[in-house]
Amino acid sequence: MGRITIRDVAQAAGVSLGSASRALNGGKHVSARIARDVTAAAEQLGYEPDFLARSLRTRSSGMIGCLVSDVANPLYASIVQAAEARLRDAGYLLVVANTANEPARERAAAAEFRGRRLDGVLVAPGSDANDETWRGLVAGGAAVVILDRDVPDADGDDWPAVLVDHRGGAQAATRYLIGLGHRRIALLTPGTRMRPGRERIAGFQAAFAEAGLDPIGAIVSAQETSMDFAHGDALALLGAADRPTALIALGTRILAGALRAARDLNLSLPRDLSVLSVGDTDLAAVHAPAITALRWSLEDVGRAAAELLLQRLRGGDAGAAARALLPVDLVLRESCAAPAKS
Amino acid sequence: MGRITIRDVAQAAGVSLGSASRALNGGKHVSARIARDVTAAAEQLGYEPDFLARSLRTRSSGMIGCLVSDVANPLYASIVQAAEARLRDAGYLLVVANTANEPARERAAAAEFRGRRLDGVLVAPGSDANDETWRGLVAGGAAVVILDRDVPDADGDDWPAVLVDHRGGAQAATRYLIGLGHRRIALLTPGTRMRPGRERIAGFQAAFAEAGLDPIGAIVSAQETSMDFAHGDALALLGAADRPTALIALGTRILAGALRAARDLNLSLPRDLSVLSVGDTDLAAVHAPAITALRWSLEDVGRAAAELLLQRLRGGDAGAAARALLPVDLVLRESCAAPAKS
DNA sequence: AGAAAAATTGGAAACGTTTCCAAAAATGAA
DNA sequence: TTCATTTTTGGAAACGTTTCCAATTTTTCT
Repeated sequence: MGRITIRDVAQAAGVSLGSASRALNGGKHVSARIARDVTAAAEQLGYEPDFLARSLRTRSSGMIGCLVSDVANPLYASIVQAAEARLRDAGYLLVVANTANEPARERAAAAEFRGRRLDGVLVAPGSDANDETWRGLVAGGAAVVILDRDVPDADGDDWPAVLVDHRGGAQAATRYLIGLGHRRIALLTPGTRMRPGRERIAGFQAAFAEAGLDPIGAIVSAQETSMDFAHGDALALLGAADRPTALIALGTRILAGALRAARDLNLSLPRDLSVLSVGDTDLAAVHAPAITALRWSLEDVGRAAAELLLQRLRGGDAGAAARALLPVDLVLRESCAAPAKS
Repeated sequence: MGRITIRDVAQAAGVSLGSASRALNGGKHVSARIARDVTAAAEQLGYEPDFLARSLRTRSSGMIGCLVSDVANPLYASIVQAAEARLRDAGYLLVVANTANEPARERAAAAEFRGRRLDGVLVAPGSDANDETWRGLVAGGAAVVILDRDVPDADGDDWPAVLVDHRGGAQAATRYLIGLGHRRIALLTPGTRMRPGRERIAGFQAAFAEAGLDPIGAIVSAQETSMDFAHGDALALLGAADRPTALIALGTRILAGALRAARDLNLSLPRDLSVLSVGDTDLAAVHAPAITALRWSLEDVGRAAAELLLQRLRGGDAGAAARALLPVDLVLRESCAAPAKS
């Protein structure tokens, strides 16, 4: 004997197929007696509904996709974790796909998601240029929420998105360093074109501008990816005669490279060099001295994204594009101080 | 007009529904002419098959589940990442679910997976005791591969599993420290009951035994989770008169606590204390001095698990349980040295 | 060339649900 | 009590595929 279907349940309860379905779905239009009999029969037979059949009929798979460059990146891992928790509570399954920031893989994944009729997609695009892909996803009936990117909107409609206030954070961090007396500050960041990097640079420069300082002191050292930052780059930067007195480094990898370079050059923190981490990683918290850092809640990003998506799924496609802007905090620790008098 | 179905394609190509399906599935029993016409029509109409309908008919969803305590744990994140890559190549989608190591959530997720007809599941059980859950998954027709756990086998059949040689690794690490002259070595590890922890303790003690040393020197400090290790524990351990001269610490969190404690007590590494990390984290690599560590490839775990699963999916359920045992390497760095003469 | 075998084809059933529709039953009003 | 209205019910259609079966065509062999 095969699997228990709703047909078996209906038969056992002595009612029609349709009634059994209605009873099980808790819907209206069912008498108390039938509801009781059917649930009892289902219980007794150990009936488990088949989601695939249901999905086919209802044209909704009950699944949400998550499209990021790399789930192993702690940044995205935490977002995925939080989003999964929220979506699971709402009865959705989360499927993940890595894009390695390649538009071709983004397109392929989007096509697959469409074919599988995913109800919604959380996506952190790897480039600004790929927006027809997401548009296609929406055309296929999926709700799309963008994770911390600015996706251009062709027809004037904003994409629902969860954004982090990197600009405000970077500005606050830079302001803090300027307040300590630093005049030559370097910002080491990957990705100058896309949102997080671009916003950070903007905030960094805005802090210089608001202090009325010479922008010459605002040294932006940018690379495509954090992989591209070599240990040697940091050495060169810190070894120069007019080296910066403070450093803002993004992420574990760049921060680690910078710290190693400082060590190689016998620069003691925070006396000879102030260091500030963008992103509060294990390394920043545990390093001696502990690194002052910009922190924002990845869990909040995941949660907010899930919430936005659910809201969109429930409310139909009506309603204007909702966006959330999450705050960035400056966590003061031991790695920043006034620069040595020269 | 709605979505393009295979019916439309058949009509456009002037063939029957069945022939169109056969042509598109590249199967036999199709003439060259029809194959050509149908693919052309499909191309021209932009036909995209509906996976849900196909799944319903073929009784296979083309999806693999991944059941771990927490995707945000870098350990699992990397595994998920690698597994996803391999499975995606094979045409499968990966869905993730976090269990927080709670049996109830494991059961719930397994039930959902069964209802959704997932073809296979990668699972890192949170306890040994929950094996009927996985048995139920298999009964539901899913292939199951265990990630680095020993799941008891009731009826003598081994579970397919990808295992990491934690015992060998711990033994090699301990042997190395003993070789340097250490006689009092502490192992700080969470989870004494389950596989990784249990195996590590076994390897640790085996190294003492093979050296013919008094097991008194083998100090096992275990807690339920790495959260439970307080900074104070490490302080107490290292502050005692007969403190260990070497420390093996598992994971970023415990390692960080131990390092902080060492710093608080003004113990300089490696002169006053040798430290060895189980797991090669960012922190271990970047710390000054760099921490000698046990390393194994998480990517290999993910890849091997995916491979095992695919093999099982393709080959039907025939074939004995396959298991992979992955090696652990000792990465020598600067944090270990001979103990100071006392 | 004719028969037997093999390959191809169209039509229909099946997968397990939900939902529509019309018929039946129950309820309410007159 | 009778008719109008609402609620419940059973039967069937639909979702979009794949696959079975029988009928037809093509190929192969004698």
